[in-house]
Amino acid sequence: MSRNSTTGNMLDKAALILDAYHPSGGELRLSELVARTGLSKTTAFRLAGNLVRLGFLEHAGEHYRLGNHLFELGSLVSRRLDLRETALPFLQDLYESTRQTVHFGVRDGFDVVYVERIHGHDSLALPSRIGGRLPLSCTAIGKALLAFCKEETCDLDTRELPRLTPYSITDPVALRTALEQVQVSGLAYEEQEAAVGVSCIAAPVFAGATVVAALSVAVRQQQFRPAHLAPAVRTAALGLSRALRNGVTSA
Amino acid sequence: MSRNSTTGNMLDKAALILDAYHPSGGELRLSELVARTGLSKTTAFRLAGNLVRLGFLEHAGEHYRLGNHLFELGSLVSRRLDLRETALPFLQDLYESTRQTVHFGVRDGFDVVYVERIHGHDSLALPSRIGGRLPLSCTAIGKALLAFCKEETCDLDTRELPRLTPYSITDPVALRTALEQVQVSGLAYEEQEAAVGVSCIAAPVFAGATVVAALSVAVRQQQFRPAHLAPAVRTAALGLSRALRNGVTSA
DNA sequence: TCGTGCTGTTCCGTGACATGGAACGAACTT
DNA sequence: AAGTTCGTTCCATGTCACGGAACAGCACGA
Repeated sequence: MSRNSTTGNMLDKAALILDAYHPSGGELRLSELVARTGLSKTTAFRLAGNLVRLGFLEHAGEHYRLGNHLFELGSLVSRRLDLRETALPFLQDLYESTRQTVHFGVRDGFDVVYVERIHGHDSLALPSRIGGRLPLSCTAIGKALLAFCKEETCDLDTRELPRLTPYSITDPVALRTALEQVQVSGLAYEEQEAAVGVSCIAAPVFAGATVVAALSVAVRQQQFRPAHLAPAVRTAALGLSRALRNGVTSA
Repeated sequence: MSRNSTTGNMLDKAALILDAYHPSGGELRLSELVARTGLSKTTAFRLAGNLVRLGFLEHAGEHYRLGNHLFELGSLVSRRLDLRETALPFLQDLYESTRQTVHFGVRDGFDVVYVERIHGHDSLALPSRIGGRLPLSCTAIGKALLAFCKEETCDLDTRELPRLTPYSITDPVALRTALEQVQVSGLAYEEQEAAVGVSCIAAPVFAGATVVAALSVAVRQQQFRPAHLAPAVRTAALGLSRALRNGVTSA
């Protein structure tokens, strides 16, 4: 018996293998899978074989990589699908009027998950990535989502606020007052709180009365002119919110 | 014993559940899952519970939907990740210069899988979708991929060519000659072969000497002016190919 | 107020099958 | 040649996934 606390069933082990890829993509050898998952060599081998057969993994020579099927399934996640489709034109508008990196994300737990991210040739060195997640408190999008979440699912005071840069807000009261300013202005700001040298301005996106997402523009700190960006961000968010209200919002 | 030919193991059944969502996303009730998968009610219930616990499924009231975790994993599929990131700026350029729907796809088997698709407010009614797949023979991107696949993994003659519209090419020899024209011109065309009223022009993207993807522009049939679009498509593809050659191609 | 049909859920005995240790072959370093 | 470390195969053991049956909640209509 490997002293793994809860050994779990076959599915759990398969998920362990898939989650071994979290760090930064790439490819993994069988032995690396064994090391990261704690599974026995035999089990990892058999499970990986099964995952390959199902298309969740691909077996390239000595290496395993995440498979096509995952990409296809991931693209079907319903809320994301509809949201992205209707949001894209507005994000394009925003990009064209600012020519800066544009983000679009939704909330999941106490993170923002990025659904879309468009940029030109001069992409910033950002920790954000489509499908990636960052703490709500460290991003403009996160603040926009937090400030307008009606239900009090925001027990911020009980949580330890993470720190990504020296500028990250870690004091709950400081965050509270920042959120109040977001509520009155309808815009959320973030200055080097997620990555040094990068600042953001974000606006919430509503479907009816509830926030479902937020969009933002990220620029280099030295070029950060909120007054220049604010109108474009606001109009994009409003336009998208209107489209969502009129559109066929199934759920 | 359910007369299911190969009963399969637990993983297969989990994959059955996930694949039940293929058609057009949305949400499914437990009974619908049972109907689509052929699993017993008990098994489906237990597996769905496991999948929910792992984040592959979400349980919203009476319904199950594909979960966040799938989206995140799908975004990690390595080749897609790098490819999309470097391709995006060039796709943006292409969109801005044409203001038409831009597609970006890779090959998988005898389908093209769409990695990116950007458009403005006037989106066409297209069967393409990010993460979705269409037959190679019915799309401009597919022809571009086929024409330059060096290895003879293209046993076109043995395959039945699918038909999406009355204009789809179903004759292997007709396809052959079309592909030869693609090889000499470096551009692939498609007129209403995937969707009535829509035509495309595509160009292959190379990493070194092998095609890795293709990009295209889709326009309404009545506006289809290949000569207008060709230069933009070609330059985008060449620029991206150059970026891929220079870029940090890990694998 | 009962039926009747549909749901989603729990329980449990049984046996198929996932499991991990051991052994094997290959490739590579010492 | 002896030592790695890798991927792969084999097999006896016992766990755990299985599905039938029974239960529970709900919406019907009689």
